[in-house]
Amino acid sequence: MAPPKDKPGPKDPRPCSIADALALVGEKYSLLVLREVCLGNRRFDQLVRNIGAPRDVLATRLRRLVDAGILTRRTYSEHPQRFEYRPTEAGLELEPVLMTLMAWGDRHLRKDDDRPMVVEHSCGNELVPTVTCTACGAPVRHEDLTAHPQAPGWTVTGPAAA
Amino acid sequence: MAPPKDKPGPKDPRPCSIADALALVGEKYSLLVLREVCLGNRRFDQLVRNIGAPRDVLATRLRRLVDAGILTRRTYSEHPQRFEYRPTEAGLELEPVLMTLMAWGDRHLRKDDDRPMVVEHSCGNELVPTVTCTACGAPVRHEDLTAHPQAPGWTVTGPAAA
DNA sequence: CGCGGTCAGTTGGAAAATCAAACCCTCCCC
DNA sequence: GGGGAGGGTTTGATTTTCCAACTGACCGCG
Repeated sequence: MAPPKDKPGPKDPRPCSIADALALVGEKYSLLVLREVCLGNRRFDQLVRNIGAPRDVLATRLRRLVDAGILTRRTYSEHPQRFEYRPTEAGLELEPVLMTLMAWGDRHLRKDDDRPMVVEHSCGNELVPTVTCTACGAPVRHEDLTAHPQAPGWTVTGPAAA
Repeated sequence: MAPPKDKPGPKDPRPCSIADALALVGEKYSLLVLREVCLGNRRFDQLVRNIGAPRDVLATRLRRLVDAGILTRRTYSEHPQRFEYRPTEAGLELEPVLMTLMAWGDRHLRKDDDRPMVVEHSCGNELVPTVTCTACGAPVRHEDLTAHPQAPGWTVTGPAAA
């Protein structure tokens, strides 16, 4: 019974895959969980220590990430029951997000060279990730982008843009 | 007076630029704010509507992002005082994170072709972002990465890795 | 002039999430 | 049988979030 509106009202935020993705992995600690499992740390106590999250919150996040298909929970020992968490394919495909965030942090949050972690690429060099356009290979710069919302009523530069 | 430890304890999470970056932009709505200002929507009410955030929370986030140097707050009208928010250089450099997240969401959260937003690159094609190694140009795949923590006591695959 | 609307927030109070510490249970090792 | 490790859950206090209402400066309309 939702009457179609011209202008989206207060209760219908912009439909958007960024928002949808963040609904899954945007809660506190979720991306840090992913960082750890991508680093190969798969166990609950390890995660608690390395992330610094409260145990109960971490347990909640892990359930959510498993439900979302980003992590798997595998038994690595019955008697006593013990589990490990690993990234799924979908989880691994979030690693670029982590690398991009890390690069940003390295660049803007520490001018000097105290990078707390260096990632090596198989080509032999330190990984400095760039986001590029798959079609033309050029690095993605803001000025080169034009957004086209697919749903009606949504603008990208309000009618009152300066 | 922090005694140096071999194994990091419960109260010293892994030092990491991912965590540092998320401390700034990882709170709920922060990246959506950035999405909107990158789209050219600069005003408070516009942000409230398009993001769907409570006004008070949004006000808090905006202050934080401005303090962090990710957004600027510019007066666009005295009498009545009115402000607009724009991304700084640092803010714009987070756009690749957004694009990467969006691509992931498009791929994993909607198998069919109902992408809610399409971004066009200046090369004329739809933007499909890839994260590549700046040195060799190859797309970043998990298997090609090796992490080297720079602080002592931190491992990347716990001693009990399977 | 008075009425309604836009804009950029602030305020107040209830509901939900976070946090830290303690607890539980099952094993293993000595 | 005492002390770990491991993987959580429980409890209760503290923070955040959320929502609706309110403010205060203006504008346009009749």
